[in-house]
Amino acid sequence: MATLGDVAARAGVSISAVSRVLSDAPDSRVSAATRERIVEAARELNYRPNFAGRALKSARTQVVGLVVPDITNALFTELMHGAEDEATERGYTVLLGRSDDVRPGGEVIARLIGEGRVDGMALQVGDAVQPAGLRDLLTTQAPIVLVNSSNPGHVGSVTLDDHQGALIATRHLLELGHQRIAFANGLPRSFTAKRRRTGYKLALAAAGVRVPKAYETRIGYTVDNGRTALHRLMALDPRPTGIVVANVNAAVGLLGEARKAGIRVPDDLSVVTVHDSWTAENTWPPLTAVKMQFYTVGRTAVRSVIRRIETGETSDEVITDPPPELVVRESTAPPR
Amino acid sequence: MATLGDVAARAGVSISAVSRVLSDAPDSRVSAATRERIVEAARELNYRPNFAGRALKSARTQVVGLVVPDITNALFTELMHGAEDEATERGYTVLLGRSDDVRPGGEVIARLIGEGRVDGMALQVGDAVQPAGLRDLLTTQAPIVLVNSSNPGHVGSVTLDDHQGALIATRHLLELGHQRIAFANGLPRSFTAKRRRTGYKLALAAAGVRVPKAYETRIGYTVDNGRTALHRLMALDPRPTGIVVANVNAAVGLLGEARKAGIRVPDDLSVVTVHDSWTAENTWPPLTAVKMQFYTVGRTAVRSVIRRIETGETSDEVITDPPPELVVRESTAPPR
DNA sequence: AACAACTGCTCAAACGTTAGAGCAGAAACG
DNA sequence: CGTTTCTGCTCTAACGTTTGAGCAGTTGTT
Repeated sequence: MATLGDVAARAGVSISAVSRVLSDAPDSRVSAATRERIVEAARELNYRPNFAGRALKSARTQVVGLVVPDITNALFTELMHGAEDEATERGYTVLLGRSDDVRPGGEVIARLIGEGRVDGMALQVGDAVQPAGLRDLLTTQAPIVLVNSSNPGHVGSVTLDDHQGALIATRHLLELGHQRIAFANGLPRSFTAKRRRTGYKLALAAAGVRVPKAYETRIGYTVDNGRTALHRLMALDPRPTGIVVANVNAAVGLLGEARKAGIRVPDDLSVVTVHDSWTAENTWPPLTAVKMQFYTVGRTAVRSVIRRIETGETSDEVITDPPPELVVRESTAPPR
Repeated sequence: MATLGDVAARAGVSISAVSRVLSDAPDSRVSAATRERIVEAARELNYRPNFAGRALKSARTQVVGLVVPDITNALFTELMHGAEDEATERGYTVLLGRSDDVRPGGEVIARLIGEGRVDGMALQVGDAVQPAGLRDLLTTQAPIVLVNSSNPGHVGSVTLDDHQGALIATRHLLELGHQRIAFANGLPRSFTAKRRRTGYKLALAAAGVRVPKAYETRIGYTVDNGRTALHRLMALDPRPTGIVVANVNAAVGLLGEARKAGIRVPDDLSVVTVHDSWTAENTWPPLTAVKMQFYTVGRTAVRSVIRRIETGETSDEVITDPPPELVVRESTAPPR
């Protein structure tokens, strides 16, 4: 690996001159001829600035951490794409972390920030993480932006318009003529679940539709949670004719289980999910979904982290543009 | 952020003493009392070694890069999990890179290695990447291990037992009584496609079954490729009664398209896929699959990279333990 | 008693980079 | 012509860490 010193020797100038030219400092004051020699030498030696040297000197790594609960999840991969694109455009790199069950977030984050591996972080906590464990993390002055959740003593966040998403999904079923509309929701303490809940309720209220309390389950967002929800809801009397599922993974599970139970979708039961992903297209029947803009969340979160790093500004943003978008496929139909 | 100097000042000793104690150097020669003071001071100040300082001095980052073509792919996320687990156990961190269509691998890798951001890399190239573009990368002495492919002037690789996987899948259909067994394969130049192909052919040959040449398509591994394959194969006369799909994503697409075309699986057509993932469980019908051990590939790749970094040894490994494993679900049945 | 060997530390240099200060020589100005 | 200003560089310190060398003081050996 060639260093600045190697380039300097080859071009017959000092290290500082090379540094100034190659990092194009604003007031480099170097003659065109010398500049030319330096650039040429650097090219010949295939010089690349050493990351550690630069980071040590400047106390900046140009890296932002992205910590998500589960990289397997199709939704988070969309988010990651957005984060990567934004970071790349701004000359940053994304370092991906996991905050799964084993290491509930805290340690990873403290390490990444504490060791100076990243300048800041975008952090999506899993639903299983107690906010209490985060309190001390977030009160440090580190540039951390919360994704899809927020915190009382807020530190900056980027969230989706969950309310609107659930509302659109519910309204879709209402417009098809459904009245007995159930809601397979996430865990009660989940930030997004709370917001989707209000959307669902508001849509029903606006239409003057009342449903039994048991029409809402609050089990969780996983495939298995969806399976469980199907059984609970279908055991009710009267049965719902339509279900709004708060998460696409749960919807996939719910749909599979309906199939197994001999419940025909959409003939016997309409299913609409909040979230869209390629997995929703490939179920049978393909899932009607409300596309939430996870890609944009990723972009916005990284932009927000970088702004925080570079200017110190914090903000709480809700992605409303582009808005949640209903994608009608084949899992919904008028009730019979 | 507390530095060694801060800890030293608080404990009333020199920086070197602190460094030796905290990085527990083998021959630190520090009294128990001093050691105690140092550890205590470090704890109080919440000291964490600065990444850049350490990396600069030691010319080691303890980071391995993992570059995969597409982080959205459920298979690669499994691989990533394995890579992460292995890295964590050995005190390394994984830096995830993308080698998608836009930036065909070369630049990313050259940067990560050239700037000293990583000590080595595990690299899975997409099927669309020409091996020629990699030649110069791999001839550098950098510790790069190829994943699911290998290279003539080999630099170290970790691959799955693709041959065996395809063989098991094909044999499953044979054992159910199928004779007209088609194969929806990846692109001709794909390393894995070539190997899966031999497995398929060998299984047929061993059973004394001959099929038309057109029974193999070589379109690719994506969902859409799978859809196309379904149409091509079903246009043949006689129609195949069973299809081995070389990739789970393609299988998902193929299955969906069959559905759309009114072809009943497994009544009219059996489908078995090489690869298993959670997406295969949640199709309808659930896909019979040969589970390939992607998790193990990830682990092994990282272990191999680290070995290369630390001892210089290179190796070409094929994962045979655990072996590919047939998971029978509901997309296969005897022919009618 | 003289010296070696060990113990328990400290000093200082180095990794590659950036950036303020400095310094010759040339050009501009009075 | 003497002074100032500008140009085009170089010198040097610093970021936080590791590590070989060094150095008092103590213990052990002859």
